Amino acid sequence: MGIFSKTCEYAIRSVFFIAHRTENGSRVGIKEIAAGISSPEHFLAKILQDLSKKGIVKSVKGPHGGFYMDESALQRPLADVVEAIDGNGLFTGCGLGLVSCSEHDPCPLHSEFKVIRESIHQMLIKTTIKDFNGDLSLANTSLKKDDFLKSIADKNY
Amino acid sequence: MGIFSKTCEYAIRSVFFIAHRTENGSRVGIKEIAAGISSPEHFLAKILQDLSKKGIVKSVKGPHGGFYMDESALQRPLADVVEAIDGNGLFTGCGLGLVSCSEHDPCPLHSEFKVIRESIHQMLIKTTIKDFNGDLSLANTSLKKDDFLKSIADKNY
DNA sequence: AAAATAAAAGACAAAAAAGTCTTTTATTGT
DNA sequence: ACAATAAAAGACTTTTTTGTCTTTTATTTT
Repeated sequence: MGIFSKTCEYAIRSVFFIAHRTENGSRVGIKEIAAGISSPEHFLAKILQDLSKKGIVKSVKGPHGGFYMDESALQRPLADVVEAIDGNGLFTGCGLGLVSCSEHDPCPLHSEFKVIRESIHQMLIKTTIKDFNGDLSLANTSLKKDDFLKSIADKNY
Repeated sequence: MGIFSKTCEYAIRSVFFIAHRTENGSRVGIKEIAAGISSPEHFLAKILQDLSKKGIVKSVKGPHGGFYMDESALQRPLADVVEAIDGNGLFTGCGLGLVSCSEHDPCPLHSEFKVIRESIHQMLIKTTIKDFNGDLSLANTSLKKDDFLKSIADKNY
């Protein structure tokens, strides 16, 4: 298991994809997004419905409809996406899952985790979705799950 | 969801508990451990079987049996416990779950995550299980899930 | 208005994680 | 040798996460 849930990974990847793909004011359909980020189409649809309800992505139905992001959404921090899907347990919870853990009654790892939780939170707060559009345009970053030949070559190098 | 799986949280808490409780060479039974860290007894038993197979805890059956830790186990880093249960996905995987993500073909968050993954790994490597015995003796740290009165008082302060 | 399109919504299914209960095996004390 | 004890092992259930499939609703084009 990684840091985020699978659902959250799809959410982040799809948001990057939509942001990049609709910079010019166009829209992109669920099929293209799912293919572009290697995610199951209908599962992703659910995720985008959530993100849509929370205003992180916009959508329009019907012909030439699809998903897009407006300027204000582009400027939102990545933390908003993570919080919309995984909640804030990653930033606020105790590393050992203790409800009673607090500054006054700390678990053994309390201070160690505080540093890490805060660095994760800060990173996600200070990076906006828009920040990555440049990277993606340069095409030296990828959002697809695996391009085996490429991947194998990279790992061996 | 926190950083670790629930299973891993129980594992860490139980290891701290056993280490502290058997400093003097005695043994501690599963019932007492489960009560001490607020975990389901039989579920914890499975976890301890795993940890036992990997040499992180020792056990003896029969009367006056139970779990304990020897000196070499006490000196092992916390990373060993985490890796035994959750694997190394937390330290090595891509933050966005991309198989193809690598130094050469990085995902958008690659460098940001590298910093975080490494800080988590370093923290878990440099802290040994033994390190926390002192804290626990001082009784200003807790391994129990919730002591409601205490917890409520703490949060409001 | 009708047909076509595409997201929204809802009902399931499969897999993984978390938790429970029972039986077996090893050890110890009598 | 026998009874008692406690971990090991196995079978099972529940819950959560992840994934699939179908129907409905809204929008656009003709």
